Amino acid sequence: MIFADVIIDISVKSLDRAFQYIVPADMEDNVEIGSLVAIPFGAGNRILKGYVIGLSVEPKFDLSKTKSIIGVEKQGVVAESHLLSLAYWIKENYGSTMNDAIKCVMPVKREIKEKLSRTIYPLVDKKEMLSVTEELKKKHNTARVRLTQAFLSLPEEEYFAGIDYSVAVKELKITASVLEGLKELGIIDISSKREYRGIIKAENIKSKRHILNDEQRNAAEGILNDYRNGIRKTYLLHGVTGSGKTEVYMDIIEGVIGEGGQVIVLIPEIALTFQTVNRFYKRFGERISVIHSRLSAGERYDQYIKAKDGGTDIMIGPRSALFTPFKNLGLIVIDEEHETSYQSEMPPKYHAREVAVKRAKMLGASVVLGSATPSLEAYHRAVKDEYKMYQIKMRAGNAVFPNVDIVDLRNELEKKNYSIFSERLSELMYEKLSRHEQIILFINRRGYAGFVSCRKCGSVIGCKHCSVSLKPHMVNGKVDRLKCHYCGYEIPMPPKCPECGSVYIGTFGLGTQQVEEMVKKKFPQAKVLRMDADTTGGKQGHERILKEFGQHKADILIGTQMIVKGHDFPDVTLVGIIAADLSLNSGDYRAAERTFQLIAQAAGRAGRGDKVGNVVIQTYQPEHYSIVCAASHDYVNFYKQEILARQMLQYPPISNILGVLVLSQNEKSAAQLSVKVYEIMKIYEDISILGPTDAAVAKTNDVYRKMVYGKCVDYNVLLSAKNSIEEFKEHDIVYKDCIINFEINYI
DNA sequence: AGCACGCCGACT
DNA sequence: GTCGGCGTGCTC
Repeated sequence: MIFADVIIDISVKSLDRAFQYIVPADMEDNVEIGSLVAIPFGAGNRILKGYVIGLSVEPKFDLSKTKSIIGVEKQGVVAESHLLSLAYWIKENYGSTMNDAIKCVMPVKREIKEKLSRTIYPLVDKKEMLSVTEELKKKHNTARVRLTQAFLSLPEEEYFAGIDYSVAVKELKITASVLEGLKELGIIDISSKREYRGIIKAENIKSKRHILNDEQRNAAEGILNDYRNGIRKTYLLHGVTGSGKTEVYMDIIEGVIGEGGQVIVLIPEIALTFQTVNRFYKRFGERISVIHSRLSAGERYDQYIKAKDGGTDIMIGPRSALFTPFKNLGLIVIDEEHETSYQSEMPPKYHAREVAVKRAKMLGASVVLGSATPSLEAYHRAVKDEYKMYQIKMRAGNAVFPNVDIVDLRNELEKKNYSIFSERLSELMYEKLSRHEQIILFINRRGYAGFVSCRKCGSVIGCKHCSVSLKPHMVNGKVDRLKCHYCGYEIPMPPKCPECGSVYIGTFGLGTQQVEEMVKKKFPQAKVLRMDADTTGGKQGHERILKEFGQHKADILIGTQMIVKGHDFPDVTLVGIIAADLSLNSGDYRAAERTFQLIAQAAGRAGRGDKVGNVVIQTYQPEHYSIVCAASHDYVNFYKQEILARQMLQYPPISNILGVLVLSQNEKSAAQLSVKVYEIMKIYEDISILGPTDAAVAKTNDVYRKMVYGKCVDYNVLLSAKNSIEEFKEHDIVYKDCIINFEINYI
């Protein structure tokens, strides 16, 4: 008799262990390690899903009580067994349940029946499409000609992304039978929406290899030589913005594939655009698979199957692509390694960088981390020689670094300039506009949109349900309503102060909306685009705006972080950072790091083409090292100063940190439980504790938030503390109305 | 007695 | 997470 150790699909600590089940004789061929099985569970024998993590012939439990597996998911992804070990490592290191960790490493087909909007993809390249069109013209088949011409009119980067089926039918007036005809001729393919999918004969459009410059070649060859010599390592590719890191990745990838290895390329979700992916397509063609957020669960699953069956050598995608079940993984590339999206926000709250290094070690693969502004964690490891570092200090091609002005806003105030544009910034804006060059104005903080306060009594209009100020929303240049960005609560702009009745109330600070209004007032001739959560319907809207700006349909783009990520706008010659120190005062230990990264990345947007660019950094703290270093592209100096600060305060990457967030509708019990958390932490002598205090946002949606931080060099001590706190909470009856969330951050 | 309710503990 | 067991307390 064969027994299977099964993890039940319930994410509760007390059930997070293997249960042994009998594998019925007729299923012995189908049940494997990694199989998804149906099993009866509990007194009611309700049928649950479970993952097989082990097989044996030894019963470990009273045989008379051992139940049998009911069914096996036949075409389920059977994970490589190392993925299960990886899941175990994730569970141990991030303190999640095994169930969550397994679900994370094994993407499972979910039975979601989605409405599939269909898209028509060309199966031939543009040249061939042109000859098809000519042929059809001779045959007088007008509808078919119309469709092929529609394809030809698409810009290169959209050509293979296809044409929407309903657009073809409605706007081009092409009937289904005409489409069928083209499909039979092998000119088009019609299928459910799958972006980046259509490139079938991609070798026809393969781009020429870029010739690498000395620094690029040194990095690529160094890493590849190691690889060919059987050396596996983690590399940090530290290349300034615009240094052509992607070209380096591609050379390494080509070499690794040549050696029979497979490659995972992680790209932050926000930078995973057609442009980005297309660069890889042009080089590697159909050997590439792409996973991105707009794929359905089923499509994503198909990509994994394809990878598992050897139909793909390169998988490109966000964090989750890390778990692609390649049989012969040789390399993991993490682009923009410092991006916060590599940290999972849902349990298991893993960091892709750390898990990548772990997975690579398990499989004998290498890891290449790339960034212009590395995380302190990665750079620290490189300094300690745990990672091998390659640096690229020159920009690729003809591009040169922009000229940077740091403007002290206090001087502007003295000059009685109360506008948001310093003299230098407006002077440059006029200049660039007159030359028909583009401008990016960057607001250095997400969600920052000012507030309304009373000049007489000083009170700020806040949200009823959250401890934050309400954000002004403008209509036609006037503040119309006040909204809460946490819970959505909104009120009309009051005519006078709700506290003291004074009419002298006004808006302070500024959001993208306010900046837009002011730009329109000061530069009425300029066409302005604004990009933030309000203007756009999610990611599609963002891409649309970025595309329009890229096509020079506007002169000025205003936005927050999202506009500085990975987009190349060759016509942009001026980047204005409206208030660079906004992100410095967020009170979190990464504030300086984030500020440096944002400014350096934003500044890196200027002057990417042949023209020389300008950057204007406006700030009240012109001497702050994160701003000075970002302005001079001096990462190393920034690192030196920041690591000192981290050392002094024992923050990562010097020490680990565990944040415990206590949530409750009842402020008193939240406070009491946070004291309890503090007391549990105190048992561990090596932990130094901050708090308990109110969280940065002390209340959201009428839920109170209390915070306790523990710092400790030994990560395992923090893990034990976390487990003790969880255990206490599980057996506790007093604080039933509270929820505890953990932030664990390790080096 | 009969039942509703809530707390435990068990779950292979 | 969910079920059943069991103790408590209340019914009219």
